[in-house]
Amino acid sequence: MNPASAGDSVTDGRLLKGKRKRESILREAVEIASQEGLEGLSIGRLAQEIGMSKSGLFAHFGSKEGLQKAVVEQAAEIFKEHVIEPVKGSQRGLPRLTVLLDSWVAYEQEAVFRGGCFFAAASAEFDGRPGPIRDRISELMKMWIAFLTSQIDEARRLGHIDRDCDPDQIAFEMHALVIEANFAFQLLERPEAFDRARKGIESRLKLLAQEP
Amino acid sequence: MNPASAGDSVTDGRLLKGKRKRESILREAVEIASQEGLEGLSIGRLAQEIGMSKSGLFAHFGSKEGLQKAVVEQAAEIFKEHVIEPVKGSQRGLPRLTVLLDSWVAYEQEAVFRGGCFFAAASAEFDGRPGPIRDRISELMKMWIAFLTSQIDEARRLGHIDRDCDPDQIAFEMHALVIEANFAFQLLERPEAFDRARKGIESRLKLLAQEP
DNA sequence: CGAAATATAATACGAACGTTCGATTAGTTT
DNA sequence: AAACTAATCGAACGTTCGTATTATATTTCG
Repeated sequence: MNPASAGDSVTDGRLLKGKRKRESILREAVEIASQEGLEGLSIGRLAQEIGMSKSGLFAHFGSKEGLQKAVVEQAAEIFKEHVIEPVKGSQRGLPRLTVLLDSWVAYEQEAVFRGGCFFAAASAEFDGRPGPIRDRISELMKMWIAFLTSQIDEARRLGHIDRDCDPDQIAFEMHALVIEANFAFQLLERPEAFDRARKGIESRLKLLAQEP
Repeated sequence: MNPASAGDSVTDGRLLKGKRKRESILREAVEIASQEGLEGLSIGRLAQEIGMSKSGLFAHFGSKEGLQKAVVEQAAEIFKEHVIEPVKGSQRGLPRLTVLLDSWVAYEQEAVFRGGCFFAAASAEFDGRPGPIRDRISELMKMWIAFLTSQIDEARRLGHIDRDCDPDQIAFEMHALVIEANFAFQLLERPEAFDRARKGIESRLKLLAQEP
């Protein structure tokens, strides 16, 4: 139609090539999974949602577990983009930790996915279902908590917060507050929960920052 | 067959009458649901597990939603038994609040259900699924948080903790810590999480208890 | 252009799902 | 003894599930 755009042809959705199509499938899949769960996400439903055949979609992933695995990786990628990327360039120690926590809470508040935090849902869903999916989710959560802990520890080593504090304990409490905000918002419909999480984080940090 | 046991007949499991049988069904159902979720709980699977026919079991609840509703109520009953009952007889204010929090963490730690805290799982599962089940879960969680808040407020009114504190904020943080412990234990397999939750609760209360 | 490779589709399968039905059994009431 | 109720059963319904096979487009590349 438009002669200016006649040159390239792969932009009109129907003609996306492999990798691109796969990503567009996964984008929708993560949305559904965040709402209905990774088990509740069915191949037929997903195919219908993105307007392609069940078998055609199936070929991309080989099995339901393959799809679930891909969805988990996709969600991890998006989480990284929204929460970890933003800390780049910020000063090490407390400043970077603050940016990290801010972007994390913002990520939950923006409700990047329809059904709220994907990993909060997936964690609860798979904590009682042995298998590779559970293992991967567990691994990713451990990695995230380890990263969070490392940032707290760096602030501690730099003397930005109490040198005698326990970074593991603080990470535990921070994670608790943010996940609780997601819960209170998604199930109880209390948007003020994010401010409660921020308040909890802030007062905890302030307490750790003051010289004794 | 055995003439000695001909007298009594209702004790041998197979002949439980109505209410009793219903409860024995629900006891197993809650176990499965805590592990596989309320949607993952299938009538066929449940029937097989307790050794009765699918249709016979179905008649008890009329629909899958009816079963789910009954399971939620049963879980609420068990939670009440383990967490709310124990505070009876304890002194109002901080002592009662402490007993409440202790029995709550203990309840999570004992892993009363196979799959960990039923309501943590159900909350995450249904927060994106509109309908009567979600509404009931939401209602129950609000009731529990309101009760928790009321106990904190009583301690505040009695001067056991800082009179200027915000009971809603404290309840938010307490709930966060306990649910986080359940998460860290169930998914990450970190049994020390319960001590982290206790430590967080304790230090929070200690801070509130000291006169400024 | 034509061959090879890739992506999508059509169709079918067995299993499991929630649900309905009619029949059978046991227990209680009249 | 007869009538009624409650509980359970097996069989089947239509639907959806994940998966496999086979075929048809479409894209890539020599």
